[in-house]
Amino acid sequence: MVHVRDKHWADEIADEILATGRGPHEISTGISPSGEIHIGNLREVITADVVHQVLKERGIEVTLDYVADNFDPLRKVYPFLDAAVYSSHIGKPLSEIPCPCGGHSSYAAHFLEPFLSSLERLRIHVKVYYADQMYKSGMLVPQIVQALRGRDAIARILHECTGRKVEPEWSPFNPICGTCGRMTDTLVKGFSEKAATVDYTCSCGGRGTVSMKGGGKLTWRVDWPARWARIPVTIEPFGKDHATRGGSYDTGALICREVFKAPPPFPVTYEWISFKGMGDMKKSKGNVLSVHRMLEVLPPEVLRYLIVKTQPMRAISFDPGLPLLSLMDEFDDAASQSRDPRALKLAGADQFTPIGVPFRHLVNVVQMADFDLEQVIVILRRNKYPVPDPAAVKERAGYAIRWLREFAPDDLKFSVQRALPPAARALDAAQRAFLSRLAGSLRPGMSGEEIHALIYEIAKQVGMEKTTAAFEAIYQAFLGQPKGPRAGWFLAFLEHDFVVERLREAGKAAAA
RNA sequence: GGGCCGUUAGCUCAGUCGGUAGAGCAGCUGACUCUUAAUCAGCGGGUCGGAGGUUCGAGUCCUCCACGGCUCACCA
Repeated sequence: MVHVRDKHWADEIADEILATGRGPHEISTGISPSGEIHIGNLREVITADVVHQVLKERGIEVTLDYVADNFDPLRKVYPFLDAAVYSSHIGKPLSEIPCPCGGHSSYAAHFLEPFLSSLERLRIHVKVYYADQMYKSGMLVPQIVQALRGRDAIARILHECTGRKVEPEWSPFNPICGTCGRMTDTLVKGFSEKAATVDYTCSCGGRGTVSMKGGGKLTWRVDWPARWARIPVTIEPFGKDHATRGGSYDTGALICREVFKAPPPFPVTYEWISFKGMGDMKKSKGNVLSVHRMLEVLPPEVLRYLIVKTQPMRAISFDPGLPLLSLMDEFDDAASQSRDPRALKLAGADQFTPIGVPFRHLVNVVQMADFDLEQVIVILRRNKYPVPDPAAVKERAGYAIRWLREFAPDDLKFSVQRALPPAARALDAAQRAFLSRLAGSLRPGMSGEEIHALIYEIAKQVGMEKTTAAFEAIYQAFLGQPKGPRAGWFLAFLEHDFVVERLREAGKAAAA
C-alpha cells in the first residue's frame, strides 16, 4: 500500500494511532544485544522516537521504552567471537555469559552499554527494561502461567498461521538447565502455578525444577505478546521480517488477544538499511556499522535525519562516502533547508549549530591544516570566514577528520608536505620557471580567485602550452602528487611566507 | 508460493484535496586558457513500466500483468 504523502509519515502514523482511540500510549522498542548494535537497528529506535515526539506535540500522554533482550540465548558462535570460548556458551542467556572484551559485566552489557550511551547523544530518552530483570523480578510470572495454561491454544495459533507442526512436547516456556546453563535443549515436564515453578529435563542429562522468576524464558513468539500485555504496549515498530503474513506480529497479535486477553500494539513496520555496495547489515555476518562508530563521523542530528526523511517502509541504502557530504550540508546550507522542513525539525535540526562552512570545504581545510584544529580556525579566518563560534567549527572539523580516515575516497585526500617532496625534483624547466615566477608575483592577502588568475597569467608568460603542467607543478611542490584542491584557493589558504619559500625551493630544484 | 517495497528526464529522486510533469547532477552553449563532485549565466531533454477501468480530467484512485529488490527458523 503506497499511501499518498500529504504530510510527514510520522504525522500520518500519529493520525492513525489517534483514530484507534487507545491511550495512554507506550511505544516499545527492543533489540537483541547479540552483537554490535548498528545503524540499521537504530532505525527502530529513531522511528519510535519520532512517533513519540509527534504524539507529545499533540499533547498525548506517551512513554517510550527500550527492552534490552539480554535474556535471549546465544544462537551460535558469530564470526567475531572466539570459538574456543563461546562454543560452550551457545544456548545460554546473553546476560549470563562473559563479555568478549572482559570490560563489561556480561556479553549483553558489552554491546548494550555503548548503544545506550549513543542514544543519549541522539537525545533519545528511553525507559530501559532489561529482559533478564523482567524475568528475574517475577514481573512476567502471570504471563508465564497464562502461556503454560494456554499452551494448546498457542500451539494451534502457531500451526494455523505458520503451517508449522508443533511437537507434542513443545512448550512456550524454555527452562534454563541447572546443569549445563542452556535453555535451548530443555523440555517442560510440568509446572506449579502455586509455587511458580516449572519442571524440566535437558538433553545434557540434567533435570530439575526452576522458578518462573528467572529460571527460564518464554519463546520469542510468545515472549513478545507477553510483553505487550504486561507493560502494556500500544505502539511498536519492528522490522519487515516480523511483518510478513504468518510472521511473529501476526501470531503475536492472536496470542496477545486469546491467551493474554490484551489488545496488540499498533504496528509500525520498517525496511532495512543497507550499506551501499555491501548488502544488508547483519549482526550475524559481522558486516555492520555500529551506531557508536557512525556517531564519530556524523553529528547526531544528521544521523537522525538520514532515517527520518525516509518513509519507514522504504529501504535506505546508506553510502558513507561522498554522498555523506551532501547529507551533512543539507544541515548547514540554508537554501537546502527548505527541502523537507518537517523532517529536518523532527531530526532535531534546531539543535544543530550551523558553522557557515560547507562540510566538503572543511574536509579540504582540515587537510591543509594538517589536522591541527587551531590551524583550521586560523586558515578559515585568513580566508574571510568569520568563524563566530570556533568551538563549533572545531567540533565539525573533528567529524571531517574522522570521515577522511574512515570513508573518504583516496582522490580527496592529500597532505601538505613539510619538506619539498622528491617528486618535485622531476619537474621540467618550464614548470620550475613557472614556480619561481609565481613565487615572485604572489603578494600577501591575495584572494583565491586572484591567485587563480595569476596562475594562468604566469603560465602564459612562461610559455607553457598546457596549463595542466602548471597545476601539476604546484601540486607536486606542495603535496607530492599530481592533483589536489583547487590551486588558487589552496595557495590562498596556506601561509604566504611558506608558500613563497616552497615555490622558490621547487623552482630551483633540478633533477638529480 | 505468501507478503512488502519499487518501476517518473542519461543518473539520483520530488511530485501536496486527482487539474495535461519538477529539482539536483550529468549533457549542450557562453563567460576568465579553469582543476579537486570547480564557479556563474542560459538551454534542451520524459509515450510518468504495460493494459484495462472510474472520472469532464489519472503520475496521482481501482483491477490485472511485466520486470527488479527484499522478506517469510533466530535476525531490525
